[in-house]
Amino acid sequence: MTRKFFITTAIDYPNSRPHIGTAFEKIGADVQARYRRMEGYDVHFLMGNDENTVKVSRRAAELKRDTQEYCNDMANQFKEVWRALDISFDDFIQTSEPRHHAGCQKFIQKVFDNGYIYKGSYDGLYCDGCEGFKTEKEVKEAGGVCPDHRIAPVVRQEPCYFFALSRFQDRLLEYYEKNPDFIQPDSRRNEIVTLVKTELRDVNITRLGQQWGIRVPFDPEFTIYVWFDALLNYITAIGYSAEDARFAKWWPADIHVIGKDITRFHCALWPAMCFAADIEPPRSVFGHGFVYIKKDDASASEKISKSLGNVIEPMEIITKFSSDAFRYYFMRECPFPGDGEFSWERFATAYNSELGNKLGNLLSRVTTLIINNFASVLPGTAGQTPTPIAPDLAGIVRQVQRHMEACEYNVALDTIVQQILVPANQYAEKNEPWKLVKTDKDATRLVLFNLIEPLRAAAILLKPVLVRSSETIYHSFNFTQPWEKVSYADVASRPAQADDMRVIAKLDERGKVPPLFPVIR
RNA sequence: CCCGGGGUGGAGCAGUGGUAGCUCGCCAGGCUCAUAACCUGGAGGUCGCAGGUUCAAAUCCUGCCCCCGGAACCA
Repeated sequence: MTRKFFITTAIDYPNSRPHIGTAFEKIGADVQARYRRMEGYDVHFLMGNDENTVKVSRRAAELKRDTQEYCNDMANQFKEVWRALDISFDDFIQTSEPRHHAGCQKFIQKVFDNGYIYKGSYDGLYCDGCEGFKTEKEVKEAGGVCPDHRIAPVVRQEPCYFFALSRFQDRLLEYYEKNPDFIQPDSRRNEIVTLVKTELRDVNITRLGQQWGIRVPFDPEFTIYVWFDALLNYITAIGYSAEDARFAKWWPADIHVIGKDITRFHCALWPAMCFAADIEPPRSVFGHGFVYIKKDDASASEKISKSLGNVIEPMEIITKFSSDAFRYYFMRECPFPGDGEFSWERFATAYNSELGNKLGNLLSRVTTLIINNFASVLPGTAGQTPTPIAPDLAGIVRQVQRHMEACEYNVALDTIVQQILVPANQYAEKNEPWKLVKTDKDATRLVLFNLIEPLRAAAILLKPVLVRSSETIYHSFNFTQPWEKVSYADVASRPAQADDMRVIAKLDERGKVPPLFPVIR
């Protein structure tokens, strides 16, 4: 029986284009989704945009555009970037869609009927320019005024509905206790546990007098506010209250991949909402770190922000290099559970050293030796199995799997490079097939046969990250198993070669395999 | 003040009780099949500080110092 795996990312506000920070999250989730598919899981990978916000309708108004049309346009732009990055999402939800609206209304009605929503009033700092409340922090950071309009906000009281979050304290703590893997990485657990123990307050979940947004079914003057709307995308997308079989198949989510800053909403508010509506809470939440920009000429790294002018468009890296190079850099150099940095200098170093010199160059030297000395075919290797170069291949695969499943991609990649690629280059150096071929062609044949094996292993292990080039490597040879079917288990237990091993890659004008990752100068 | 995370050779990262490891950079050699790539050797760290537990601590405990982050339309 195949196991299902439902994975989601945070939904993004479409009031600006995606940057490398948002891309980091999608890549990390995509690697997990692709890995699980290889491992035989039935995967459903959900992404989307969060459109029911004042900012979005205001932005559309600024551009003199219809809000819905603006949202659709932005959603297309986001999807275009994600596709260029080879993000393999199965569904992309826009929270302005009818399926989301209908599901939200059913959900909030259910929670209301269950008695967890009550009417009260909200005091806050209101800006007339924004026609909305500002957070204390926003106002404080701007020096006591609205950061957008530079005018002092006034204290305003407004009726609203509260969600009785505080009533779920015990159930939440019990859930954390019984599900130690619910909050990931472990380093985020304490923070949430102490938060829930000490600071759990009821939350305002409605807004008054907004045109854009989802109506509260039991009081249509109000719209559903903030997280109570956004979080529900995870269930409305899979048919909550509309397609029961589909919902039952995928829920609960196996992992919500989100930024560390919104861990609390996903680990406290969201499971409480699930309890309140009588559905299961998600199985786990992974709060990843942030990517900071390091200027090539400065020592300090800074937060990505438009005002600092340091936004790097994902498309810039993709078109200059490749989506594989983009994916590899972030997965290799930025620990997913922690924070990372981007600089063009670091990008070039990581790319050249590992992708170009260790992996790409290995493919080049091995294929050239076979092409030049054996006319591309290693005779008599049909029915044979190569002698492994790495002493404990099965152990290495287990290590990589452990790290992949914990979203420790940087460590997984380090293991692949150190345990597979480095030993392969060492093996080549030790056996010197370019010399050996002059005295013992038969022995050379076996050395080269063995040298292809680490390329096969690396291609399979790197498949979730290097979507395209791993396939290029694999299809440079006539391996017996079809690429679409390979799994991590196939790395250590390899079927015998069906036909004589040969290089089947398309050659360039030099008669060689084209460089996989041309070195950056 | 309080809460959370972190401090490992020049830079970036592994490493949760048993001779401190990897990448980049630097120095010296080898090789020449390969994308001027690859391989070998070397310099460079009292693992933030001070105590404690232990036969044994980067790793466990206590205190302190420093950096980052800290609620609500911010990945």
